[in-house]
Amino acid sequence: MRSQYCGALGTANIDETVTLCGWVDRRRDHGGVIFLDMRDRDGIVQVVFDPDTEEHFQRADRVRGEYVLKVTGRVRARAEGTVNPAMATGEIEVLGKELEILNSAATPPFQLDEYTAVGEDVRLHYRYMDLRRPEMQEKLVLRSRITSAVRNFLDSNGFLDIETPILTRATPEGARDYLVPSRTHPGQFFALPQSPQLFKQLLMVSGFDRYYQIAKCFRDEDLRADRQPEFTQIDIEASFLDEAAIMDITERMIRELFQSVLSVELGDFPHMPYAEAMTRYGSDKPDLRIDLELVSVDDLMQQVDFKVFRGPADDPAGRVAALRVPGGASISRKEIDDYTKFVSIYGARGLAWIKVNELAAGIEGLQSPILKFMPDEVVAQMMTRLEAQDGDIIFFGADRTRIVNESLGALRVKVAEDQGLVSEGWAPLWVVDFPMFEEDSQGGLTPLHHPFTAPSCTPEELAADPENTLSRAYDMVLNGTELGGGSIRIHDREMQETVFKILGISDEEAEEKFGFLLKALQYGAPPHGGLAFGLDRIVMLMTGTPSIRDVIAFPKTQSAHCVMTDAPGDVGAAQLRELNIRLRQTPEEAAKDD
RNA sequence: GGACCGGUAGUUCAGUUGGUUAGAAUGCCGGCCUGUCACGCCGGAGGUCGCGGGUUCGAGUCCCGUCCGGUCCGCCA
Repeated sequence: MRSQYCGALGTANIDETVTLCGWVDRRRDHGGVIFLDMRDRDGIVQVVFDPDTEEHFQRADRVRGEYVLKVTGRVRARAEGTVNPAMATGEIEVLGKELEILNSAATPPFQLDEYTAVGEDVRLHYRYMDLRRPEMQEKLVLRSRITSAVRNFLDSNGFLDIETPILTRATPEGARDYLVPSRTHPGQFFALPQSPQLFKQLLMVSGFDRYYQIAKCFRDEDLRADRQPEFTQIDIEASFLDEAAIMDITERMIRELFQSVLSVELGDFPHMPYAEAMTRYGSDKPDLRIDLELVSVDDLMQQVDFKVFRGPADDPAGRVAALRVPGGASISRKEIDDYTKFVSIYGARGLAWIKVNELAAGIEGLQSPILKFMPDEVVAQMMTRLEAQDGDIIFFGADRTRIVNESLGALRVKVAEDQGLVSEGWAPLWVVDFPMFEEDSQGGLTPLHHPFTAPSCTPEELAADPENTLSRAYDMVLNGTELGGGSIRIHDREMQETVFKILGISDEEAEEKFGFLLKALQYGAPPHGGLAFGLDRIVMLMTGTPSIRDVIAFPKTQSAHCVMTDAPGDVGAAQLRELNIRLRQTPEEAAKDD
């Protein structure tokens, strides 16, 4: 139908007769001459109709925004003074000879131009219109280029693309499952996979050696700006590679991805132990573009009788840390109040601070509500340790270690954003040496990663001191976002059983839920490991988009609802009967009950 | 489960201590216009102020509830 895309036209095409297909981006009717900006996925070009071609001119007069047209015409250079430098195709235009209206269009529900920020619910309701906007097209085009580059890399490195089931078994641990009722097994349910984790391990047992899949995953948990109930992982697994080799190959993949798609050179990724990341940045995914660090001052504050906030004195498991923000002395009292409110989200009971106005003036040069609780020499030591400079503000957190890390870690990022302290560019790193387990709310242990992660020791050593055992896991972090994480897996039945035992999973329960895995480990499971990248987050970072919904064609709202199709929806009684399902209440009754 | 922000023409928004007929821009419709490019000019249509209740002589505005959208905490092995 068409000879080329609108955006592909340029001075090289002058005097060619071309046929274009696309949408009317904008129409400018000057009475005797009509300009139609035609848009397709490649770009926009101006088409001119004048009364010389009367039949087609009449048609152009009837055309409205978003009509679908097929236009044949001659490319010509624009006359001097009518060149539009703001337009990629602005040096030329198409003199329309023939115009066929392939389809008309109702008035769009919102303007597709870039000048109005349309509410997201409206955009999602008419997503097919929203996606016509060049801005959205660019994001999905980039997403396609990313998956293509990833496939190229993995294909050429010997990885095999193998599909794993979407209908699988529920795993009560971890995230909530999406369930699918079975018609052929009345009363039983499939679950949609939260990840292909166990299947890819079994593919290693099968000897495929290197596997990958761009896999849809499903988690029935509450949504966030970077979380959707269905999302995509670049799932990778390999046998006979240790963690260094897996990190090396996946780091190369990401490096080449950034090279080929963004022409960005990421360089070598530094490695940072988990404990160091928590201590220095209060986060297991530190944003290294921010040159601020948490500094432990427990020892200095130990001598202080805290009236303003709790510290290690009354909580040995606690931490007192300081965050020095250069130039922060100009932060207003109201902003500090806002920051105090901000850290309270993370459970912090207050936010102490010292403004450093003039160091040379000693205590007199400082301003703070907590100075009166601190001996002068402690203040002086504090200033030295923090390398304080005139114009700084220092924030303090004192509480249980987790709260201090989370609140000051989040504050570090927020203050940096507010004060313009986030440097441009890319800061990748590996976080390594994770603990195997962390304490859960009931005082038991839960895996920091997942229960198939190998520890860095023998089963006996693991059983003896699980709390202090490190795992062979690793996370790739970029600009404060976890791009992906993985580990060397357990390939030994005894080790796997030991981990289940530590997690409080009985032999029977382990057999029932993971029997197929335990069995497979007995039949020659090779040492193996892998990693899964969050594709959506990679696309978000590479497109500079803060919302995951902008990199997914048809996303769901925060309540996991599709406003376009109105999914999820009711199903008929017959369908339910066939699945042997009876609702305890009709939706109307349930609504009344609430 | 919780905290906070928002919901007024198709769209983006304004709307004073509660007070006459709820405005603007843009889009849309009609007319004019042969070089515009977010074209311009003239005219016109367009409102369940999310929904329900309450206070009041009177509610877009105040109160209660609820629904929807968003950001975050919990949750996401």
